[in-house]
Amino acid sequence: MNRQTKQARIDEYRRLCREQGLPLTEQRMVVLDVVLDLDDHPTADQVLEAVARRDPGVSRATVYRALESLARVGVITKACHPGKAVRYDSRTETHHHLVCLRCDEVIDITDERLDALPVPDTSALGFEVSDFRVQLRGTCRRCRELEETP
Amino acid sequence: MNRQTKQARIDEYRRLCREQGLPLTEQRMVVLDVVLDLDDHPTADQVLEAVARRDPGVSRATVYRALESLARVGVITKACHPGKAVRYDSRTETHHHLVCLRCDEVIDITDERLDALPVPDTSALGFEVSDFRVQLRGTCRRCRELEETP
DNA sequence: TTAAGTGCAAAAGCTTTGCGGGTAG
DNA sequence: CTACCCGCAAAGCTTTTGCACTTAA
Repeated sequence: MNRQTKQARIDEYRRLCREQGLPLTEQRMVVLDVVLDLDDHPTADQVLEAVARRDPGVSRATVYRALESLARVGVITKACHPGKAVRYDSRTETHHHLVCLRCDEVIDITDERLDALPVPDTSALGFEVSDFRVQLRGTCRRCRELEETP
Repeated sequence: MNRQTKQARIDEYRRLCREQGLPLTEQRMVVLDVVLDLDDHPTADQVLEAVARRDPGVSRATVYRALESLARVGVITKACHPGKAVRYDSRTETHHHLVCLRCDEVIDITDERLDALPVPDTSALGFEVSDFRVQLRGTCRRCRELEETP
């Protein structure tokens, strides 16, 4: 993520904390900073690894709690994926995903026509929609090549 | 799932096994049968629980392996979700999801206008699309009520 | 001051694997 | 016969939790 966008996001986080009366800790700032630099869809453990390179003092539990907290206030989001470990996403604006059902990889795509899809009314279900993603499910290049040459 | 659709799916599985030379075991048939009866998005453990009620002899490892195998041949699919345990979905036809980012629940919806969305060409990326889902992300009724009354 | 966050270590939850034996085709 | 599958038990990976201590506001 570029320097400017990143700074804007960090400022947004400061604002959200102030608004909600949440203390802004050094550790959470490191976690946020690291996640904004990772532009794929890291697991908590991958974030921990990157955090550890910058500041080995931050504990595993803190990284897990920080990610949950950052997602809760909305400065990052959780990615939807077919795998077994939670994945986080620093991109909060509308975009879409290619999802490999073999290796669980998630690849970002942008497509204006997908952005324009008609969002159904879900108010009758009591469900409040904040956002949407289109997931194109299938098989990525690597997994296809692996299957073709057994 | 109604009796007829279910039988068709079981027949489809028999056919796929025959085509691919895979042995068709009693245990996998039980797992498939059970998953087709569950119309939400069960975790492997929830499937195991249901399998155990029908046949306590089937082991945990077998359920995990069977689910993976059933998904691989395509008679069931993996659901994309924000949580930490793999979820399976007996619905293989096009449909869409409400995803609660608080409790990770996935609710099925159908919507013809979403079904008709323009699928982008991903061949340049080497990605083969087999399927798509729209995920409407947000907060479900229960979680909203919990937040409003703290 | 006080509500919230942190580190640690242990527990809990989810999934895979190695292996000896069994079975469908 | 020969892949492939099964059950078991152990290991491995991922996440949460209780508690004593610290810190932002």
